[in-house]
Amino acid sequence: MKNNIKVERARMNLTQDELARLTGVSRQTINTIESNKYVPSTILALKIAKVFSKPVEEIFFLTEED
Amino acid sequence: MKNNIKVERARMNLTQDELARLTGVSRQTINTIESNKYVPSTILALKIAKVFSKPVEEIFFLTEED
DNA sequence: TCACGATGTAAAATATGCTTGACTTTATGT
DNA sequence: ACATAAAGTCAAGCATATTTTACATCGTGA
Repeated sequence: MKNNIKVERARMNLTQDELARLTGVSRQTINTIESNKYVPSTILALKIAKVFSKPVEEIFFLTEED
Repeated sequence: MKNNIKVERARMNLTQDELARLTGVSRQTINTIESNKYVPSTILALKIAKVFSKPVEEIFFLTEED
């Protein structure tokens, strides 16, 4: 799975820490998701999408291996 | 988090087992998600939404406690 | 150059997703 | 009543998500 978080953060002018606070997780969680180290839970994906006012599908993308 | 999977399955006339096969997980996984025992990964949520041809947000919903 | 905010990264611990296998329950049809 | 398909559930175990703490790096402004 891939994601667009970095771009969306830039668009909204948010730091990793700010996004973390807005979604109730740690900054490292945002960082590691952003660098594709692991896949977030659906709850977190929904919260992130909500912050960006976009559907989950426009932020997280299935890849071949999924 | 809550979800609509049971209703969507009914709409598409799919058994838990069929949905499990279509999304590459076990039948118990579908069953336990459906009964809100745990929250799926974003990958699985995206796959389920894809099967139902609906956005993730129309199948999975954040609740108060999330 | 120095300080500082933002980001990257790592290790260890805990929580949760997901699997397999097996058994029970609940329709529904014959 | 019986058989069968579908759904519910439980336990054990492995894999992965997420946390905390801590330290390193990078870029920018003073």
